[in-house]
Amino acid sequence: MSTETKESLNFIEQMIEEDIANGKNDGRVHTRFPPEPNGYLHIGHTKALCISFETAQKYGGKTNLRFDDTNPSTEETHYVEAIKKDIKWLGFEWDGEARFASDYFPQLYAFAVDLIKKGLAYVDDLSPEEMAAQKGTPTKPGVNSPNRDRSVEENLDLFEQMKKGEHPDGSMVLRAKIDMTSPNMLMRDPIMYRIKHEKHHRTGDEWVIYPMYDFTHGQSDAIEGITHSLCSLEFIHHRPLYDWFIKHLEIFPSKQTEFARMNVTYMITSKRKLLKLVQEGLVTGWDDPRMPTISGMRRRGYPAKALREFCKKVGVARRENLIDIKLLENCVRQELNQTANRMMAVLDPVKVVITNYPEDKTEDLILINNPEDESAGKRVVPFSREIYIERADFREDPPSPKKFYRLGPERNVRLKGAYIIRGESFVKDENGVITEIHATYYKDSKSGEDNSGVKAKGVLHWVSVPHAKEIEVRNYDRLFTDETPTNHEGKDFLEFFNTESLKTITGYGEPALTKVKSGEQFQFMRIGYFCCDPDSSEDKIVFNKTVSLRDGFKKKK
RNA sequence: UGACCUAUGGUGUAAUUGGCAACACACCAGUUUUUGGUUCUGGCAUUCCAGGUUCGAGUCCUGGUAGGUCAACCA
Repeated sequence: MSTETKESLNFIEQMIEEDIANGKNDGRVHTRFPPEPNGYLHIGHTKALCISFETAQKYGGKTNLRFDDTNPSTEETHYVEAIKKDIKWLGFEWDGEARFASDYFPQLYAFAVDLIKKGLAYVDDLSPEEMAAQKGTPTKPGVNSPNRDRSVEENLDLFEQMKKGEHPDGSMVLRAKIDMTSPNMLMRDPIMYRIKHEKHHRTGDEWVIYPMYDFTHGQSDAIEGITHSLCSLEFIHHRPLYDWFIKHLEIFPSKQTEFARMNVTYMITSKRKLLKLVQEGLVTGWDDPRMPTISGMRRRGYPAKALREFCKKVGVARRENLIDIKLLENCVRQELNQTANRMMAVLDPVKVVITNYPEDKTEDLILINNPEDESAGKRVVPFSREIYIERADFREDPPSPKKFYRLGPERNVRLKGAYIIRGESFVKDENGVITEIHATYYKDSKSGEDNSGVKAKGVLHWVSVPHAKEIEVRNYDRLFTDETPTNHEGKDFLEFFNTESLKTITGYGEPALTKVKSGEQFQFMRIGYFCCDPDSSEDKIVFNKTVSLRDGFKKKK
């Protein structure tokens, strides 16, 4: 008898298993991911990506990548490339070639003609203002357009004229004839096609009329044989319309299911607002390591695996949610703890002179690269008479001496992988700032061959002064000072922009840090995880702080 | 003054579909450790409210309450 706990299914998986059990679509599962190429993918898309790709994968199905490119005003090809790159980086493979809704423009046009012929669509040349006025409000029904009962012939003719470019932008639209009194605003004769004399990123000048989202999405799903069209909750009101078009066009009945989008503290997921950060120069670009975009998180050093694990832990449901960013950071640490090699770097240095260590001596010490992964091997780290340690690792007069394990006068401390040293004295400048610490070492306390009998509670990281390499370190903090910067009525989210979100400093690293490639990740011992930035050059290696280590000392303070 | 969606610890998801409210994160207290990291242990809930059905309700019924979404020729 096995007592293994049964994995619980989320509501989408439950639905799919039911569909499969009922033999629906011959048990086929085919999902799709439909980004609009008008911006970069962000943390919210990561969840959508995981749901669509992983759910299909779980049931032996496929996932299409389809760009929803029906609005030439905002869409650009370079976004297409960035989106593809992000999806691949996350580790997802779409079925066949990437598809485009614009590939279906001819078919969509034919669908529209079909509906006109069925008396279910009409051309309306009311002004946008008049149309809005007639639409009513959520609590007040709309009224019919005077053009609602044009003859099929006239509609066919006018629609053809629209297509041929005989009418200016905004002068007329094609609408579905549904119900102006519906409590669902989207069913009040929604617009199917509008005129836009604009160049499309793929079809160029071929079209001057473009279908709206609602007249594109469901049909595209149907054309591709998508069985389960998974989207976020805000499309829930679109579902009746999605079904209406499929029903009246008599095409493959794809089924839309909605889930709650993910919100993460201190992050925003509005493409428009992210674009604003980029345009106003508050960040260096869509891939600024502070951005909640996939490209930003990649550059920051968040592993793809950690992002997927995060989504898994977040789960899927239909209620509003706000995930603590600490969960994401936990996933990142957990992954990096296993994979990132350890290095020593001192980011706020103060010099220590070991007065009883020979002046011209250098020792090559051997340190383990990753205690969590033996196969990561070892490396050589030079040790000498003068070293850097962190300023915070020395206290002239610790406030609570019993809880302070670090260096101070008459205090012993272990230098990681090297010797135990004892603080003796220190030098201050005219401002009272410590400029140099003097210490002595215990000769027979060398790491691995310690028979000194000396005890040291604390262990410090260090870098040998003559061997130290300068590195640029970009320390990042949250992009906003508020958990939900977009949730304050009457306040612009930019009021919560954290002007201290980037602090660039110069630190010293051990020599091995100079042979590092862009994208490589390390744990700087006792500090955090860092990722080599593409801005690095031969004479200046740049590191992005991915996330700090958990700090038990800080907490107790 | 409408329609639709949702309500389970601080946060997010579970609960074999009516049978002892579980897991993760966070937080707190310890343990281990040549990283104050990692590991390990323990602590942390009147399931929105009020009635009802039942031997038994987070789950079913009735009535409330609260939050979210919808009025772009955006997706």
